[in-house]
Amino acid sequence: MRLSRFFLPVTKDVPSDAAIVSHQLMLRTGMIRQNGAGIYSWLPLGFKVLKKIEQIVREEMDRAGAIELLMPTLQQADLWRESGRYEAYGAEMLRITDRHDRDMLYGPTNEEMITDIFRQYVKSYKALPLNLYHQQWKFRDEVRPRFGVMRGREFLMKDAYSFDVSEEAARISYQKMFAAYLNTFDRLGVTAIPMQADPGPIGGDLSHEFLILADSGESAVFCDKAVLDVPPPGADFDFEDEAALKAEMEKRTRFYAATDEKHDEAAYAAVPEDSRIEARGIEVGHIFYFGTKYSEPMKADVQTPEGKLATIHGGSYGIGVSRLVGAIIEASHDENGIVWPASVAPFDAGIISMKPDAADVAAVADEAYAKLTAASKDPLYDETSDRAGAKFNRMDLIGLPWQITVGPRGVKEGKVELKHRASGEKSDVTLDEAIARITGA
RNA sequence: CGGAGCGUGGCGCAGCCUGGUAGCGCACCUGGUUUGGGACCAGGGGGUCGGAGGUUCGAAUCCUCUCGCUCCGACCA
Repeated sequence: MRLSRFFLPVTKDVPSDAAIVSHQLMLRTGMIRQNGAGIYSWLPLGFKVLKKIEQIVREEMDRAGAIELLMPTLQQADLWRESGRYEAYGAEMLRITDRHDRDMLYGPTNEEMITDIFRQYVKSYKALPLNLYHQQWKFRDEVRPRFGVMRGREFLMKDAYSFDVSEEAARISYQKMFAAYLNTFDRLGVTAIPMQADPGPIGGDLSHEFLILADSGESAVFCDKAVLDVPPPGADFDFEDEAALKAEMEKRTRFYAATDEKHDEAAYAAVPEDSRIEARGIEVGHIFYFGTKYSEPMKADVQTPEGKLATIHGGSYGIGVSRLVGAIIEASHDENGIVWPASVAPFDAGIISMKPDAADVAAVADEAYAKLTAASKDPLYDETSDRAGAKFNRMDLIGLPWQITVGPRGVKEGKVELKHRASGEKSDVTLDEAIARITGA
């Protein structure tokens, strides 16, 4: 993309009502535009990041055996009356009436709707286990939205729902999601720590929140730092290996990790003193097993091999996709701006043409753009007539992993300057070397 | 929902107390000089001051109502 043709409204001034750094940076880089309390437009730069996160989440869910579909944002109230949550949910649920005076709602989550779809079609244990997910906008009418996309009212969430014939089988579905989440967050370039969460009405140990450590986090967290060093399951992890699934959970849950709500001073005291971490965290995922909470009232059951009816055991698994955009920035920025993990960066590299109206400089910069594009990379080509400082600062601000600077000085020697944003390391190399570094060739 | 505050060009703000027909910085447009870490000079475009009502000869400024937004707390994926 040529910067002069892109829509990138960066600003120097920080909007006064942005309290945390990710919100400030998202506004300054023109990623989002606020349209109302907790409601945002995703401008091109922000939308690119959102789509990248969405795609990684999709790939990891698919790898774990979940199947994608798409449910609507608007739902019928009757469905929620069946589960009893229409009354129970409270003011956070945005209730709408259509022209026929029918009660509707903007979905805050989709357990009822997915259960309705499931019971409509699935009648046999043979179809299980089944895990269906979608990535769809949700609306929760928060009392006080804040921190930009970190606590918006409208937000993009990946929510998956598992269906199993028994609690034992549901446990395996749960473990698959647990492992898939670790891989997902790893690929997103962040470390998310699983923490025992409030188990809800069913009880047991099958509820975990995944938190990214960041100073602006809304939850206080206490953990054994050893949990941070456990590697993710990895790309070649076998999701059908039940022993491995169980092991992935146990590898982490044997270390202490809890939010303030579940914090146990006595258990924490047993953690070696130099291994204790007291920090703040941002919740980016939440998984839980809820048994027959929805299948019972909504009569979602299947026939067993014995020909009997069994009420299915369910679980649901959320990832805050839009929240992650802010959370990743909270976890990865410096005084000059955002430092995107390569996997979610809006562009793979920036090309700065120091003198776009000098033919020799333009030729090399054009070549850099063509070669990166040919190598299936997505570069942002700054061929504007802005001054050098403005270009450098802007490129640092938006935080692309690599910068290639093409100027008259280097061009004479057949060199360009390659800068790695995260380390700040700069080197004068030939264009082909720079391309090779960026493409990892 | 309790407490506090704010709405004035795209963004950041001043003006309001002590009414007299809107100003600064950034951004934007034009010309010139510049050009390796947010240049300078000159000229220029754009706002009727969140909305409605009222007081007044006259309202961004005073009064009433209303809408919106933010912060602290409580709550919460």
